[in-house]
Amino acid sequence: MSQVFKALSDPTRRRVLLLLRRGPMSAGELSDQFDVSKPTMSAHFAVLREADLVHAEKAGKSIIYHLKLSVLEEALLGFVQAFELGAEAPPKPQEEAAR
Amino acid sequence: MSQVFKALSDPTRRRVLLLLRRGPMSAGELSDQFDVSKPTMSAHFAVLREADLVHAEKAGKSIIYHLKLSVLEEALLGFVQAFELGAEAPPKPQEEAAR
DNA sequence: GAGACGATTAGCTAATCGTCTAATTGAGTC
DNA sequence: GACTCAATTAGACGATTAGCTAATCGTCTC
Repeated sequence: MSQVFKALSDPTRRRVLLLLRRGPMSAGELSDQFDVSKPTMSAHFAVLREADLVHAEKAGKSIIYHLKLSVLEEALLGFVQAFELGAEAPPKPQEEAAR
Repeated sequence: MSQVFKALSDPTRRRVLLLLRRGPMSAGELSDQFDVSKPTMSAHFAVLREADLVHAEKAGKSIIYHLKLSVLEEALLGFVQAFELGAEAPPKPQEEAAR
C-alpha cells in the first residue's frame, strides 16, 4: 500500500501510468515522452514494478510495459472506501493502516 | 496532487487520518497512539497540513486537528476517475499528470 | 563473431525524509 | 512573575530518492 502511494507521488510516474492507460508501450517509447535520461526512466519503471502497478514483458530487444489497472483501482478504491461517509462502525485504525 | 500522495505514502500519516476519521483530536492525543516522539509526530502533522488534508485549530494550550475529508476524497476519486475503464476518449497524459 | 541497439546496472551527487534530543514558544495557573 | 504543560522549531544523523554519465548486458542482424 505504501509502495503504491509512493509510486504515485511522482508526477513522472503518474504520467507514465496515464500513457499506459491507452495501451502497452516499450520502455524506449515511454522514455521518448520525457525529458529525463533513459536510466532515470528505468529507475521510475523499477518503482512502478515494485508497486506492482505495471507488468514488464520481454519482446526481442524491447521491453513492453503494461498497466495493471486492477491493482491501481483496488489500492485506491480500497483506501477511499475506508473513509467513506455513512459507514456504521468506524474501523480500527491500526489494522486499517497496516494493510 | 503530489503532496497528497506523498502524505499518504507513510503508514503513520495514514493511521493519523484514520484516527481523525472518527472525529477531531488534539496533537497530544494523536501522538499518544504512536510509538514515535512528539516532534516526529509534529513533522507528520506538518506534512498533512501541507497537503491540506487536515485543519489545525487552536484551543487554549492544545491544537485540535480535523480531517478534511472532502479534500482527500476529491484528490483520490479524481485520480481514480482518470483511469476508469469505459472512458470514450483517453485523456492527454501531459495535462492530466500536471494537475 | 562483430556491430548495433534497447534497456538496465554501477557509481556518483545533491536533495529530501523520518527520526531523535534539546531548546523554544505560547497559554493557562498559582 | 514563576511554573507547568502542549506543541513546535532547531539542529543533527542515517537512509532514501531523483537525477546524471559511463559501463554492461541481451538480443538481433549482418
